[in-house]
Amino acid sequence: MTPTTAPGTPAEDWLRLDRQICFSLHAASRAFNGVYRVLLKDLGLTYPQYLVMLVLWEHGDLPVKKLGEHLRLDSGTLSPLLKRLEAAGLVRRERSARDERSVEIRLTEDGLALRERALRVPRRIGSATGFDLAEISALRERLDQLTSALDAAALDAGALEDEPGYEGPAEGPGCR
Amino acid sequence: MTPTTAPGTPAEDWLRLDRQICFSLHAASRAFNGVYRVLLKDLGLTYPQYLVMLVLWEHGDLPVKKLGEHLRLDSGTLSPLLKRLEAAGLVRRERSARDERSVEIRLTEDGLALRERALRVPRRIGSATGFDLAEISALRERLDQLTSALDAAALDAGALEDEPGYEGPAEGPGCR
DNA sequence: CACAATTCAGTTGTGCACAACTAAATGGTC
DNA sequence: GACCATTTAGTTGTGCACAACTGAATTGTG
Repeated sequence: MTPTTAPGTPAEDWLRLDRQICFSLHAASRAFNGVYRVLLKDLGLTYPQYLVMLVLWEHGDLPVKKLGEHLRLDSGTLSPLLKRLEAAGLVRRERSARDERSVEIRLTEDGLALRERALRVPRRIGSATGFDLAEISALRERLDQLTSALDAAALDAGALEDEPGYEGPAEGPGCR
Repeated sequence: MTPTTAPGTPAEDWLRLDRQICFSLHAASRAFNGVYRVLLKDLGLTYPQYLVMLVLWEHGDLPVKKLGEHLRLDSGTLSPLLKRLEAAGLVRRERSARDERSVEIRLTEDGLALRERALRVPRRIGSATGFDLAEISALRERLDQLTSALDAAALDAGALEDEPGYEGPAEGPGCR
């Protein structure tokens, strides 16, 4: 099923290949999300809310800004999400006294206590993937590498223009 | 930075590991999305709309049902998306004469013509990843494998309960 | 034929991602 | 102290994902 590559792959076939790749990533992301959704229903958390709680459990109270840096999310996503976490009684949002622009996110007792119940989640996730730790780590590194490359390319708009030197991935002998 | 695993990793550390893994996948998915967003702005398509067009270009006209099977998306997602593609003049939605329940999605001339402009996208994506084809293929297979495992686990609710035999990924010698 | 179950698309409601914007607070410079 | 650029959250609007539901068309069964 792996699309083997003839050196002279026509441009049309790249569309099919592209389909394979982006489908895979898109589908994997949603499948992962789906499993977390099932596991987190117990805890009353969505997947992104769980990500926020993981950061807070690990780093303690943080301003929205720092939270966003850890998660690569902006206030447009975090503000309403944090309000929902507050409504659920898991965090408090308090204006910083020193800097009134900043809002400190603090775990409540309930929020801290939830951590105990969350401890069971990672093992179940690991089980659901069917991967062992080495495989998961390898995949993670791969994904981080991909993310870095993509982020760099997105920032540098020129990198997304046609590169004369780039013949498509591995299209000819001696490529890369 | 790879979290090496001592056999007796405490449950707390799994949360950190879990954080690593799900962040990576989440972030990679969004980074990918972001690059496509930049590239597709020219074509006037969002990333999911591009996925729909890829399927139509490859398979020709399809009913919504078939489209959803290819993309693993349901009508709740596809119906509004297809209306937007229709508003953009790229597809037509026509009730099937043979089965009035079914809606056939047909490419318009504009929709078909857009394919020519889309041919440049995959190469730019490949370039942006910095991966060669072999690496991309390997990653794709990995992700498909992951998706299958996760889908299976999500369907079989029992698979997400605690498994006595599952000690966490690769936690001991002779594990899996 | 009648009727129940199924199939299919669409709608509604919730939540997330992100771009673009607003508004308040802060810090630096004159 | 007055002014301006920057920082920080929040808001608004668009689009996607998905669960739950509706309603029409079809199919199977008696």
